[in-house]
Amino acid sequence: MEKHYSIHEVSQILGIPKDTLRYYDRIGLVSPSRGHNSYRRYSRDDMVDLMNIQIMQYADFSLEEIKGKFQFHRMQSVDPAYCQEIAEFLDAKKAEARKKIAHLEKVSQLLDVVINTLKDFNHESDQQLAVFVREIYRDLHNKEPEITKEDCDGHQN
Amino acid sequence: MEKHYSIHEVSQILGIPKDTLRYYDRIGLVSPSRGHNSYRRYSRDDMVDLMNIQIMQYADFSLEEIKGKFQFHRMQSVDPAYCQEIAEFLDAKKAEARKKIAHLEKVSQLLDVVINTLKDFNHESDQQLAVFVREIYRDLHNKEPEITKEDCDGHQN
DNA sequence: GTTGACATTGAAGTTTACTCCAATGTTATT
DNA sequence: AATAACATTGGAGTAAACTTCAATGTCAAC
Repeated sequence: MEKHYSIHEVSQILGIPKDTLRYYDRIGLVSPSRGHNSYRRYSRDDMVDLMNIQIMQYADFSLEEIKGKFQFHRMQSVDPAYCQEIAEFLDAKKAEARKKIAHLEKVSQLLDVVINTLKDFNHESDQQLAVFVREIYRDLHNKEPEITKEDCDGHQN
Repeated sequence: MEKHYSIHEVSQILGIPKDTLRYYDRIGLVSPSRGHNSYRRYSRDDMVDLMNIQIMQYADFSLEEIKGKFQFHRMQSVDPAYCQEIAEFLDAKKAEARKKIAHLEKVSQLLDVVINTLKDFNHESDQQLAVFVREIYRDLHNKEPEITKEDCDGHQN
């Protein structure tokens, strides 16, 4: 006899709002069985699915991606080709994460420089700022800004 | 005689879609003057504003934030109190960026472990994975998962 | 003066992951 | 049987930053 959980219990245990659980059911992500009434009855497997979803969301997967790529948990056998495909997908995801990190590092540094410039304005920080802004422009569309721009942060007075 | 730019030129030079420029105008972010016809004429200052917006968007500011906090570029004098306020705001932004980086670092590591587990399954990688998942759960709601869960990534067969 | 390529506007649509609502059904308790 | 506290459903609303559309106006060239 497998234990089943009500929507209320699942919500409590996993910290997922009931409306969200119903939403997941509606989009076919996790569709539990129903009781003699029409109440949802979540199996242990459903719980595991939901936990996997939480982890994958933490790892920045969209629900679409989760739905598409990760239905293999109820597979009978492990297909090596499919595993390969998944591995590649995860690799791409990781590269994406790395790119975002690099971006955020630059943002963090930029903010630092701006904060310094704001705290006490001097040539050094201003110079640094200009360098940074130029670099960001390169990131933005692989070309330098066209019009003169001795000022990109509000200190023109 | 200041040079003015048409919406087409601005779009070309800064790489911002024309519709987006119209949108910015509508929400009062950058509202250029108009010609004898009703065509938009972007001044050099408008261009600088737009470039600042690009930089701020790169730095993860919402348009709302940009609109609210960064209207000081046409200020006459520099108010030190206001500067202070901005500096604090930027500090918060930076802290946010740092938090996101920490998160993404964990994601990157998690993906690494999953990829390894997928490539060749062994006890070591599985163990590692379990540890990771537990850590993520702690992040997620400061408590461990309640039901047994020897499997959080799809290798249960 | 007509064609084509621009410009204008208000309004509606897109995306993602929920979140809320109202009407109604079910269960447990009094 | 009435009431409270659950559950169900379809459908609509939310957020942000655009994007698309349709109807119309303007301008340069032929």
